[in-house]
Amino acid sequence: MATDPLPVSGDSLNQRLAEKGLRFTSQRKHVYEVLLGQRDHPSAEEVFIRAKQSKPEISMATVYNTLDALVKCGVVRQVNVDRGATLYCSNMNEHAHFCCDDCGKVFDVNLKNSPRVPEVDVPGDFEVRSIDIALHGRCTDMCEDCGRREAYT
Amino acid sequence: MATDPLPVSGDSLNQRLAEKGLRFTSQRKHVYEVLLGQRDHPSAEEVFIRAKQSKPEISMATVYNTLDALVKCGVVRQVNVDRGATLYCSNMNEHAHFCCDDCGKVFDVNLKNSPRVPEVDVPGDFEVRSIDIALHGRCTDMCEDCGRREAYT
DNA sequence: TTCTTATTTAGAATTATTCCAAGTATTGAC
DNA sequence: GTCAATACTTGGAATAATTCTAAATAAGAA
Repeated sequence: MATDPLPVSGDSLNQRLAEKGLRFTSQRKHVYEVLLGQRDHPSAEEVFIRAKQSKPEISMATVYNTLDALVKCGVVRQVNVDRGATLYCSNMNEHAHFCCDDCGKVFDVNLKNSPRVPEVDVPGDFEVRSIDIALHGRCTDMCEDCGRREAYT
Repeated sequence: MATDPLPVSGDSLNQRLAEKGLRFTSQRKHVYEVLLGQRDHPSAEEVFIRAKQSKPEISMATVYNTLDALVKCGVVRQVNVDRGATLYCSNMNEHAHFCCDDCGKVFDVNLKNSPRVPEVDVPGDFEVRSIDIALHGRCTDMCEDCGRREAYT
């Protein structure tokens, strides 16, 4: 799936954080840049590993804190597809996630025409803030890892 | 949301398990009945607690194994809404989940008219087996727990 | 009944996430 | 710019969630 033009992380991130009363720190900027630099679906652990490459002193606790901050100010999404670690996605365009039950990989997929987002029947005083759509299945030939894991029967 | 008429767990569960080459055991029957008996969204831990009430010798490992088996044979769904424990849902009708970010509760919500399930643009050789739709927001007045937790800002 | 093999069990091990207390850095006020 | 207030960062400990292990048991086929 095509990703949006990369936002520059400096000013806009600063603003987004400020709107939520969160501070702009070098760690937050760095983690955000790490996420923009490789637009897949890393876990907090994976983000930590990547972030350490150019900022070795960063701590795991900060990665969690930062990911929370980035999610809170709306520049990153959390992706929960199974019992494993939560994943993070820096593509903020409207899209769904396809999770391959064979190889575990997560792919962004576009939603077709209207209504892109399903309409739901919620009680009147429920306030909906976001919708997450996750597909499960298999990615078969697309991915060279497929077939290595126990088949989902 | 209205739940479907309760399936009787004996024969049909036996069949469903057999179709997947899984055995019908007293533990699996019991856990399934526990899930049907209180149709909310318990975690594995909560299922364990409930199951122990009338079957004290059951173990946590069995609860996990059993939940996996029930998911695999299609009588229970996994629900992943946040970083916490995975939840389980015994309502197999087409529906979405609403997760209140204030109180943490999960509610079943119906999808409106057609197409109920969003159409997605997946590569040709992706095989889609299931779709999970999760809404986040707040349930406000509906729920007496709301407001007790830190507000989501 | 007997055999094969999946399942169960308790507990250890691992993985994921949160908490903590002390030091540091950012922000707003002056 | 300086200062104070307080949010953030850090490493490590603590907790929570899930998986693994090896021995005992039970389901299902023959």
